[in-house]
Amino acid sequence: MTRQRQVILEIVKSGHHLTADEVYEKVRKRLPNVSMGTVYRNLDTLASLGQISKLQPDRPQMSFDGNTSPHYHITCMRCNRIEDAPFPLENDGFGNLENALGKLTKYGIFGHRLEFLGLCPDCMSREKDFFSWEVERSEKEGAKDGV
Amino acid sequence: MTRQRQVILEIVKSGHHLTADEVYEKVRKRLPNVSMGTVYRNLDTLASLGQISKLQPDRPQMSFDGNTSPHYHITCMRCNRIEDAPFPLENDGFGNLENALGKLTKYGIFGHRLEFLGLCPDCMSREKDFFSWEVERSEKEGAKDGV
DNA sequence: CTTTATGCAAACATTTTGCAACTTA
DNA sequence: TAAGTTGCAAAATGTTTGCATAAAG
Repeated sequence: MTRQRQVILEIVKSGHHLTADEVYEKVRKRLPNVSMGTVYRNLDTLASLGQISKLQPDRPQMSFDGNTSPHYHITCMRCNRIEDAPFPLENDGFGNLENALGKLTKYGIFGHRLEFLGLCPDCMSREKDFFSWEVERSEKEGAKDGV
Repeated sequence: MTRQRQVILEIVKSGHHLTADEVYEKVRKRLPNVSMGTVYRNLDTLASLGQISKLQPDRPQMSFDGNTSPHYHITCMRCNRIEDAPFPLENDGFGNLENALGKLTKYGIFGHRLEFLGLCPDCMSREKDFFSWEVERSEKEGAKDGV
């Protein structure tokens, strides 16, 4: 456990849902010489140790969450902000689904990921155009994307 | 609607869950001169027309699904294969969750994405090491990653 | 004939890697 | 000292863009 790894861990734990380069910027304020390589290597290491989790939002850019306990996310389709959903897991319901799935598909099931898609309050008020376009579209066709 | 866009659409519609470069390879068999740029541009266009959907699996690589009706996916954590979950949406349950979320967070909610994580039958039998490690880990800590 | 899309190549952004020097236990 | 980690720079990967040409409506 080097100083670098320690600082990276603290930063991910304190600020939720940071991208790799947000972590990098924050680390650099405390350790001005860290390299991007070190940040990536440690984010991977910490994730595989189970000390942080890797999230995959809509863009091809990973985010990291200091909160490793199971919970759901809500992602803003506009600004890609990620927040925790303010309710707990429905344990039994999904447990049953996972069991059923395992039997139906012969997959070994290890978990699930539930993500809500929407617009954050800022984007809702700021971007009327997008909002009304989306409302129209989703009324016409139902919310289908990426499900 | 150009020939290229037509072929790309057909290919995405027929083979489910293809990555951009899988689409590219398949298109090239029919139209040997298409460029990657054209493929990406058309995948984006078709997605925003609602004719295909963009998925975001675990890696920083997009996949595209010809099936735009709402359904869930199961992703292999090892080989990244994506398949449809063999059961339909639980409409009411999630509708209620979405409404509740909207009220609790002031987000505008447009949908959700539910993805199951596991190992496909091939990877289960082929990669015993990973499998036993995962079983151990998930028994100790619960399945937490990426939720 | 106007608009839109194409192919190509270069640019971009993100993530990964090789390697010699340096830390840590 | 042995094992693991760092910083740096280069490479790999995935995606986007500018532009002149070509095709579509």
